[in-house]
Amino acid sequence: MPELPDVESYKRYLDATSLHQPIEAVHVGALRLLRDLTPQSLGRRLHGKALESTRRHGKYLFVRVEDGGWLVLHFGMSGRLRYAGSADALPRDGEMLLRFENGAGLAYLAPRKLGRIAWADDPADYVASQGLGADALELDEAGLRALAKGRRGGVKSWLMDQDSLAGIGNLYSDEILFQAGIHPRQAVAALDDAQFRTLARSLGQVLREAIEAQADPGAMPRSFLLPRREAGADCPRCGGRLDELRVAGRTAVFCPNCQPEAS
DNA sequence: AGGACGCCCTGTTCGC
DNA sequence: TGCGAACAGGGCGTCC
Repeated sequence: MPELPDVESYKRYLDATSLHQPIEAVHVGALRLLRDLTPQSLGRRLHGKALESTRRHGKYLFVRVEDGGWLVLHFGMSGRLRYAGSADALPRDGEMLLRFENGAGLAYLAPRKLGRIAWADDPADYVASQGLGADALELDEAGLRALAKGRRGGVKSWLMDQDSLAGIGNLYSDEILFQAGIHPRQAVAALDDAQFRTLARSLGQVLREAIEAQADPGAMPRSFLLPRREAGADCPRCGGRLDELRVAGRTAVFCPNCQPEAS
């Protein structure tokens, strides 16, 4: 679902479709998604203004509003964006709809209503107030090592901890660990030098290639786990059978042969 | 501190 | 075939 590569794709999509067009109307279809905002206050902040630029940190998208602050979007597990060139092509049941003066519009869709719509005066302040860690794409091997210092518990939980590093969720933590050949329950404290090197390289490589594929598993390399991420499927590397585990309340899919459990 | 668990929510898949 | 149960998972709160 929407993890770093997905949100980066939404960012590029918004950049390509929705900037520099004054907003004529704002409709919020799911009040529960608003944080410290009312539809009225959001409408006031957006009305007559254009979206100017975007930034991403982890799974959060920040959209700069002309003469104002930043619209903050989080996509939960089902959120996405859809631009429409004309009003009648806009979804009617969007969780948030921005209609531009030229008749086009941008819809924020989150059918499971687990996302978030907020407002920030400054993205860096917002990131800090949420306690988010460094963006996962910005981390190099040294940064990863520094974050791991003193960390107890398993490596998959760590990768998914947004307070430690921001952007990685269940699916991409599986992919990164698969590419690195590390078992999801491996203790962070027990990672050796070679594993850190491999983990850092896999992390960067997986995220970059996923962004290149626009977060579409079907467009990802054959060596990736994601296109066929299910227990019982063939491992893309060794051909053995993939297995699954429950880790931190999520389903981890891995290859017992390529990602052996440390003894 | 970190993990197990439940909850939010709804579209999809599963099992009888 | 049909219908209810289970599942999916990001984030958060609670308990241990």
